[in-house]
Amino acid sequence: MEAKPLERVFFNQPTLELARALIGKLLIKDTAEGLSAGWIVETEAYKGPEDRAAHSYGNRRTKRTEVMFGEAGFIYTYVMHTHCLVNVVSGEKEKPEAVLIRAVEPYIGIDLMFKRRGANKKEVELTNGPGKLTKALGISKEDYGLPAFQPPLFIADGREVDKIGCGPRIGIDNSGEAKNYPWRFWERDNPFVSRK
DNA sequence: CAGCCGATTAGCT
DNA sequence: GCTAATCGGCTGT
Repeated sequence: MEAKPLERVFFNQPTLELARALIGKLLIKDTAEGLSAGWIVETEAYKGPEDRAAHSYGNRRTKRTEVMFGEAGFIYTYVMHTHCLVNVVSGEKEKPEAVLIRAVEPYIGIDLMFKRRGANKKEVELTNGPGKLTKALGISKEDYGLPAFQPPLFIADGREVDKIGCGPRIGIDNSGEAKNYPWRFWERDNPFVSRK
């Protein structure tokens, strides 16, 4: 595997641009079980204080959101019910913004993904959702606060994607006006995107 | 495909 | 203690 992490400065761009720029990049996780990676095909931007859908809405600063107040390029994991979701922190220090990784396309360690997700699954079911991809790649709350520009969990340069769709985010129905903001990005016609 | 429910964690009262 | 939460799997029409 010759993929090298992106430069840290890559993360120093406005959240919406970063969310778009992450489409087509590689998300890589190295674990004791082996290496696995997938192309990022779907993201969502969460823009802190003024975004009711964000955990950091109104500058809510808690143990959980603390990492978002730090510098860009770090991992924010969040556990809900039986699942774990992964975000990349963006925005400057003291600006609690982040980009949620909603779906990836399996690339490396696909056998390992089947092992983690269940061998009877279809390939498209491995990573076509935020809770699914974390399980497939072995990402957990243990990864909270890790840098995303060095192993064991990092983002590497990927492929060119010019067909990028944009629309409202998913799963935030009780967020007032914020639910309509077109802050979700995806690779058009990619079967691993969680919803059409 | 709508609908139910699982079972974890942080945050608030 | 209580409740909501960036969800997923299974079941039954």
